[in-house]
Amino acid sequence: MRQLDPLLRGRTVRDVAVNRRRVLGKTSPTRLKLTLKGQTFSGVTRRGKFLVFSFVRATRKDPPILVGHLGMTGRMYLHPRRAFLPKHAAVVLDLGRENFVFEDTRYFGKFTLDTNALDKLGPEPLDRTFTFKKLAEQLGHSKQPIKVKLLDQSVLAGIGNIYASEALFRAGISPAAPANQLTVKQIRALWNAIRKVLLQAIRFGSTVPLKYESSEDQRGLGKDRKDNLFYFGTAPEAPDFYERLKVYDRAGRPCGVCGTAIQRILQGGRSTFYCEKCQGDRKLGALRKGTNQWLQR
DNA sequence: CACCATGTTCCTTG
DNA sequence: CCAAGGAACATGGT
Repeated sequence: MRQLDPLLRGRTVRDVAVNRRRVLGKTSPTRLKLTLKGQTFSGVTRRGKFLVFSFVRATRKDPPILVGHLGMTGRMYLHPRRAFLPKHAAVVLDLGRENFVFEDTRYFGKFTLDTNALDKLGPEPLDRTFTFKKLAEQLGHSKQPIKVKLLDQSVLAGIGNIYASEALFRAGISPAAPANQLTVKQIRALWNAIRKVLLQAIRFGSTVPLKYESSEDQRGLGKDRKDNLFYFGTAPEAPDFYERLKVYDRAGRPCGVCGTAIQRILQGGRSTFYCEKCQGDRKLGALRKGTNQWLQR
């Protein structure tokens, strides 16, 4: 959002090319073209993991809202119009000198006028109204493992598989702990950890130059241009963030706090990484039942 | 060849 | 009706 907003603000869509229908969801290619052609971007905002593109009000009619999602492999960036398009350019907006490209290798992403998905999202963890009591309320009485719960976008919007593990590590909570058995203290720690992890990630993502349209390897999905937003933050541009991910994808490597080997387990078909000492499974036995007292009055 | 991957949605089972 | 679990989507890296 922060990278795209200044790039798109004020730019006008001259034409629309849809190369992969699938990413449009319920919106037809024709309708996307007809709707977007001639529209001028007024800004980019965000809800959970969805990007929300707004347009300038030019007539009495309400301008459209365009909703984007990067899925696992999506990227959005400006690209010189004369340059080769990437292999998996799902949708391309002609903005004149440049194209706005939605590239998505696996086509799991979305680029659609259908705003339905936004309504199913839970609260924004960084919103002022998101208190730790709200978090307790959202976790409810579910006995699902807390890690699985954190990935549920209707419980809380925006946490993905990486930051679920990271937040639990920082909170010192076992990923296997049933959501309804967290103590008030643990929920407060988790609330803090979630916000800290997300704020740091946003700071990082706002700082690192993405260089998606870099001239050297513009056609090439070269490895180096990929993914410095994730993993170990070794991007030389942001030395402060070296090793900012403490557990994700670090199975077998020593925990930065206690030196114990980081574990990898599967939960709901997805990898979870954690330190069994710092987030001790042992503690699980000590947890009392129904300690989510915010729900018990 | 096997297995893994930053996400969501749909289907089945209980 | 709901919760939980798994497959599907599609491509590429190791």
